[in-house]
Amino acid sequence: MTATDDTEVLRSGELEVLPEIGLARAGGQPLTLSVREFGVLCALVRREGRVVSREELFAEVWGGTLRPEDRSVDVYVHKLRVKLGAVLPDRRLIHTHFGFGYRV
Amino acid sequence: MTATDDTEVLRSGELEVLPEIGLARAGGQPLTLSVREFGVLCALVRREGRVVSREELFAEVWGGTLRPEDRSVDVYVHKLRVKLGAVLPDRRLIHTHFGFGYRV
DNA sequence: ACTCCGTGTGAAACGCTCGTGAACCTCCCG
DNA sequence: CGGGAGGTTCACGAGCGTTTCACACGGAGT
Repeated sequence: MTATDDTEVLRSGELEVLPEIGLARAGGQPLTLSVREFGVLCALVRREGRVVSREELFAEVWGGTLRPEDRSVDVYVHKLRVKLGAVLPDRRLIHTHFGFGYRV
Repeated sequence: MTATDDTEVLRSGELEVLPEIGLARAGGQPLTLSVREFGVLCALVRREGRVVSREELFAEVWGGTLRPEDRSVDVYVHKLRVKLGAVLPDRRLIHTHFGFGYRV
């Protein structure tokens, strides 16, 4: 463990995200995430308890504006759910708000 | 958390509505509402303590004028009551004013 | 008590959003 | 140059939301 322990830690229930070093844990277990996956998770955990629109998620993780037919956000939420489900089964950590967006 | 956390919050008793991000809470618990359901709840909470006619609710949520035989508002008030009742049982948060409309 | 009319409630039909798997592309690294 | 990991796009199916209908319920006035 390094001496500089001032790394920002975001928490939401069983989720921990350390944005600066690119690490995320679920139930204490480290997750192996790609850059996009990590970005989406990070953006969601940062807004714990709030509904985040696809537009906002896309703007933060990808940058720019989301084209209407672009399903990238959905796809990466799905990839995240698969990886989270492998660690914490029978739990849906990312909630869908139909017509609005996602929430952790 | 981002610095811009100035999301408008409407409150009415145990109800919280955050119009900008499409989230509503009852007794602190987030509700999973559809677009219409959210619109109706939002319109009612905005007018807390007042009786709101179906025409006014329809105009705000659906847009346009309510046809005499249209029961959409009634149906969605019912759907809201079901979802609110699941979170806060034995409580009727949306009151009916016979011949006039609804009130929270 | 009867009747009218407004409201509560369940369900069918339909359209649209979202979930999901897979193909395709790109880039990086060996 | 070849292989693999990650990113992007596509297509199809499942599921949810919206609308509408039909009937049950209940309050108000006679």
